[in-house]
Amino acid sequence: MSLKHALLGILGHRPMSGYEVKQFFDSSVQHFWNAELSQIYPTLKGLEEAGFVAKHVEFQENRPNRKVYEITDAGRAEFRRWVRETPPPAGLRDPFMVKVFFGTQVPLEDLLIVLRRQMEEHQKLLAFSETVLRARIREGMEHHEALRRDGVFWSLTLDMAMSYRRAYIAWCEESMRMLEQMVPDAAAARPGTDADHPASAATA
Amino acid sequence: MSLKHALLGILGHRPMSGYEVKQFFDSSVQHFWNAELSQIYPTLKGLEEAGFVAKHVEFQENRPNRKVYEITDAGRAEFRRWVRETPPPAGLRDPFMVKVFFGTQVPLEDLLIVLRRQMEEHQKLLAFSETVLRARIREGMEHHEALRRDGVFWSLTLDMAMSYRRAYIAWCEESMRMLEQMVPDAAAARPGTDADHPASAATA
DNA sequence: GCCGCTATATAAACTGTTATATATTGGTGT
DNA sequence: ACACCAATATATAACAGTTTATATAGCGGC
Repeated sequence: MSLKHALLGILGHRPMSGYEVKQFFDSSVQHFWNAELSQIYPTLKGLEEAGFVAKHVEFQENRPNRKVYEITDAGRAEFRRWVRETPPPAGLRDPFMVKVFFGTQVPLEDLLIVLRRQMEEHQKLLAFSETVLRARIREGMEHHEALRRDGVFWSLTLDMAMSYRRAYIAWCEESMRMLEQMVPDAAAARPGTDADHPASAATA
Repeated sequence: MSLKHALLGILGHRPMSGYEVKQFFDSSVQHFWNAELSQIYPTLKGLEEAGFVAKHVEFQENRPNRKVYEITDAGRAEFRRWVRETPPPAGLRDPFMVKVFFGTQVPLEDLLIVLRRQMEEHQKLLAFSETVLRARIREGMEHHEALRRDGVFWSLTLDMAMSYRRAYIAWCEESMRMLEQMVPDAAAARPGTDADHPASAATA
């Protein structure tokens, strides 16, 4: 489980409660990893039992106490050990590829439609990375001296996410071109490609 | 779960036992999906209960009977329905990115070493795709008339897997260049690249 | 005779997602 | 003023999905 190690990485930054950890996830790592609170809480507990983090409880009236977790020296050591590990790289594991792989079993038109939608989704996510996420990192670096060094690494991971999206989009385009040659009358699946008949903008 | 649908896709090809399904997985879809036998058997059972596949038992002496599963019309319909679905595209979910993201917390040299190893692993997998997998598809298309159409789609998925690997490799190279500027004395991490290093562009 | 392969599975453990529960603060609507 | 909902903050339960380990049983090779 790398969630353990992702949490050690986050807590290496500063001590946090489970809730804060989740927010950190959502605002920063979300483009290549994510976790739900229901997974974060027990994992923090496990990390504490293993001695990698220390809990200190902040008493609060009228609401549950804040349990703030802080990384220990053992935790830092474990994180560094894990970074040096070399497991086989993560594969793709993409259900969409399953659809394409068995493409002979569905009408070509259907495949062209889902290919186009898939491409559009990736384009949206790419645009989000290019604007919102990029800006978030730049602002963080400009305003907080302490983040200047971190920002370099954050940008690198964002670069990878964007490369992945661009490769995916290019592949969708190429695949659509390829498949359109197999079905000459595929106009329904490419609205806008041939600007003359808007009647068939089958977006339903 | 897309395993269900991957199995429907496979059985759409021809009837198979669980064991054969696993072999199909290993020899064809493995570059973007995989499943263990312990997952395949109960999933086939579930598919049968749902009426998407039909089981017929081949009796065998001295060993467990072969249970051959065949897709039904309902199964084919379900597969086509699933293909038309448009779920949000799969994200990266790559533990290696976690290592880079928290790069400030480990020595730069360590990061350069794992980056290089990661790149090499991807290069190996890319080479495997370029040679073995590509050839396997080409041969299948040449020898079996029935696979000519399938081969087109199989090639497309292989193209995507290769694009992904190439993007990853390029990103590793770029990242290493970037990080080497931050640590002038990183010769240990790039065996063979040295030979010429003028005064250092030390950024410390 | 042990090892690995074919062929079938089950059990246990681990990882991850969705739904639900509690209790307070603060804002929007009416 | 009061009703309602979202957000903050903490979790647990139930379910879904995946991996690893184990069990059985014959057959073929070293």
